[in-house]
Amino acid sequence: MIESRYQPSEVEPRIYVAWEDAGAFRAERPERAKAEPYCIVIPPPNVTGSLHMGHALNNTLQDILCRFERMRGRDVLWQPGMDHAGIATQAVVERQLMERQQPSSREMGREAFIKRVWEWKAESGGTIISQLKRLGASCDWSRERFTMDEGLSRAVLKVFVALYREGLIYKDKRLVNWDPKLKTAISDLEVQQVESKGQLWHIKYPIEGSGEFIVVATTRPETMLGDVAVAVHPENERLKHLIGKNAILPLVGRRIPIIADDYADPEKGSGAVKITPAHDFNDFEVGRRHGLPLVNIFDAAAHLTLKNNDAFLKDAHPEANLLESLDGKSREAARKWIVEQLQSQGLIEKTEPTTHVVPHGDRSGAVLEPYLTDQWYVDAKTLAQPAMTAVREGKTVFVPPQWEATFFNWMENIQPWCISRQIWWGHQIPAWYGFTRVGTTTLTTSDDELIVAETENEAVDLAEAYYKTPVVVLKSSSDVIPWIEKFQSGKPLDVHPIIRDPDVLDTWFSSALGPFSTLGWPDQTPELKRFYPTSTLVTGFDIIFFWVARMMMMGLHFMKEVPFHDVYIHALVRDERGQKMSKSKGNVIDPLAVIDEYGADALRFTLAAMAAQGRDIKLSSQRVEGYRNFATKLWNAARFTEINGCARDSAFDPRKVQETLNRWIAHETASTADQVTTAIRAYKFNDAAGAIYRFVWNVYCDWYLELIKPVLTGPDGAAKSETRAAAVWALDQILKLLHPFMPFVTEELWRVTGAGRETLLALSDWPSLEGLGDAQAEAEIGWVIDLITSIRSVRAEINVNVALPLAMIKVGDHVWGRAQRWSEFIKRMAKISSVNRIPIPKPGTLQLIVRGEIVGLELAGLVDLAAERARLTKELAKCDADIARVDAKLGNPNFVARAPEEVVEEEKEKREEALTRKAKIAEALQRLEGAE
RNA sequence: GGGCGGUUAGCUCAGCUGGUAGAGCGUCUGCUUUACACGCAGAAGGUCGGAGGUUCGAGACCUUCACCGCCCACCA
Repeated sequence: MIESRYQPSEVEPRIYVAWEDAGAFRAERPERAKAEPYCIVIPPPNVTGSLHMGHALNNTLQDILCRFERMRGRDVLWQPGMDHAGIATQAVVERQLMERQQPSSREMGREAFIKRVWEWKAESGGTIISQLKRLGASCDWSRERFTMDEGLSRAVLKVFVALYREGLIYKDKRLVNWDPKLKTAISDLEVQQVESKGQLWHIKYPIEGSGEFIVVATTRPETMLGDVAVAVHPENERLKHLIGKNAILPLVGRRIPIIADDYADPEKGSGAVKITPAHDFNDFEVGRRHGLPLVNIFDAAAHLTLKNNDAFLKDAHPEANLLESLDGKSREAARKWIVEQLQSQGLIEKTEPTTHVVPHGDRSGAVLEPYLTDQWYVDAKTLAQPAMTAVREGKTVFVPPQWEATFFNWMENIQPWCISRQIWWGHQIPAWYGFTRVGTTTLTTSDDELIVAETENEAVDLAEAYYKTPVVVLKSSSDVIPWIEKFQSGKPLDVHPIIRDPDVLDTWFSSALGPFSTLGWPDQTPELKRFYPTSTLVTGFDIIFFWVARMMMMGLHFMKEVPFHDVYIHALVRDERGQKMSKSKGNVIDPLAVIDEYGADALRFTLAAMAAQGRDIKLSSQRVEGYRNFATKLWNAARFTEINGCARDSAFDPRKVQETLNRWIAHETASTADQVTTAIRAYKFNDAAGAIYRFVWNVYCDWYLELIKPVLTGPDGAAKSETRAAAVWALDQILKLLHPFMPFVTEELWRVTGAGRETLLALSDWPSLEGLGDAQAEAEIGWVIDLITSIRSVRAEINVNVALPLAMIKVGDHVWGRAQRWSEFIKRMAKISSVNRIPIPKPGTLQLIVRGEIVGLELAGLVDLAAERARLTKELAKCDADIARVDAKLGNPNFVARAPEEVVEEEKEKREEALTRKAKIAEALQRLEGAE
């Protein structure tokens, strides 16, 4: 016996185990060897992560597609994976060390630290997997991959070396976005522009040999220590006379030229702009154009470094206390000190508040510095070309299509991708350096001694061939020290040291390979052959640049084919203020709490029902509650069939049903199956969810189950047994159609109602119900429904509850036949005592029009004649309005001439209907007058 | 500054290639109708942000304005 309430918390874990035990999610099941493959590679969640609402939406949609295609008989591989998330994970572990007052990463050293991260991964890396399982994700977990596992790491190294050898990866010294908190370079995409309030200081720089000043404006006075010029626009009438002169940099005493450059916008700031090439991207370009020196004043933590700074000290005559006061200080402290000094010297012309955007690191939140370092870059521009071509040619399609524009916009302006990170957790760059000479404190390298190889052994071989001596691989930078002396001695070395680049790759570098690396590449595995290119990528628009574009580039370069045919871009689930949810903001809504309260099915259905293309989702718990109720409704419908002895009949054929009600439900079921199938195939998850919802609740439960009650409680016979079988058949179709959206409750019902089932619902066949359309049954039952609805409506309006006789007034044989056939049903559902055919209604009959026929509710003394006349008059007026509207259209010669014929016909039919209806109402009204 | 999206019932949102506005929740009225009160039956509620235009006809198309949001660029 089925319980009256569905209990998700009891059922869901059990059902998931049943799926796993049956291997239901395994790809390449033997019986599907000849089936068409379908593959989705999961956007790999961070290994440190836990499920947030974005994951819930993303994976619900993927799961709907996978379950749908699996039921349609395809060989489905939903390839799961996890991302090592370099910076994020390293930060988590470092914070943990700090909280536990254990040795810091620096103190324990690289090797020990990485070991520690692996331990953390082993400990908590499974969290997100178990959470995805709670959501119902039907991934093939037997194939789970991790970006740092052996195979994927091999893919990373191979790709790096190949691109390097093709000249598509290179090392370059230029300004990068530097995170002084994490002390690493980051890519342009990891920069968050944050609008913030600041000050704009106008500073007077004395002009050499005159009492004049040139005024520059800056929001960052501390960078003046690195100024090497002042730029003025060549056509700046007010200032161009100063071009060619020199200014003396206050506090520093450096003599800097006043140069002409278009970059100096006369409208901005003071019209003259200080040039600090080592600390500003624009100034860097100006500096290069004018051959200016680079004066870097910061260390990796963005603390001022002045004392041993050759570039700074050259040509400088710093004021007495400057070095002592500033060396080692933070940017903020330096700013304060410098402003005070300038103020006391009267060199600040004015200060004004300003709003400007300041770049922040998206991970650390720190204010970034443009910083001059050696980094590795990918030539993204070259790789982008085939990716753009593939999208233009429709080999990869964005859904909804407007995201194509976003994709192109970025790809057309793509910049070199900085892939090196100065952290430890990640794929260490497979590059080794040999040494040529001695710098101040370390050995230094030159470009021709850079060795890139997939393995250390290969690197050693290459180095030995180059040096023609044996080679020793140093393990850490401190190992360099003993070699300094050997180099200084000037004697030829009989053994050469090499050392591996300490940097690791951007996490997205390994993610970019996902579609082929998770399938086994570089090995030519059967999976790779079968499932690449994958079918669909499902992801949020926030990672189109980070991930989608880069997968396109890498996939096309290494596999010569697009990584996926369709890219479905879904909305972001936002918080109540419309803010993007993110861990760092701490505004995440926990989907697991929602699952605990309402069940995974309710959450999934809510997300699917709200996943209209091109719009963000703001989740409301009321909505989830509504869909939890929906699951209960379905549950009780199944319970109803069970109670009424509706058993599965394997011989049941929906094409051969006799009873009109059963023909009708077959018709409706087929129509729903068609709608759901079409909608899912078009990625219109909300339409699909809406179609099945309406069918279950408003058709199957509200009408079909109610209408068959008289049959089920009636005498045994062919009609009853057919109806029992049909009710269960329709329920089975519902379970199937709903399964991709609500896998748990449907699978459980499938089990509970399923004596003699051969497979799990997850592996059953998707309904294929062509040819079940039945216009005649539809018309007949439609009439019954209309009649019952009309009676109920008017009954509620006049607030009469007792059973009443129903009079079919002056109806034709056809309608009378229907009335007789359905009288039992009408009596039951509309609370009617008897159904009679009469020519003239008795006095006190309330008359209503149903599909052009007058039916009467015999109220005897209960009817209020005045109220009834008012009601009919109102209906008549409404009818007149309808006729007037249609007449206006049909009376317009333009309409008749220009509108399509079928539209005109439709209007004419409407007119006919309205006229008939009007006549009937008039008739009823007239009769009423007579009665009075 | 460049681009994109939004503005529809009290709330959250649907509305496909133009043909007299829909759902869920909420509200109101009435229901122990033997599957379900996480329910049943009914009802109220919208000049579809403003203004122009195209069209026989516009919530849907065009122009423009207003407000909200997002992405990209920009430390003068």
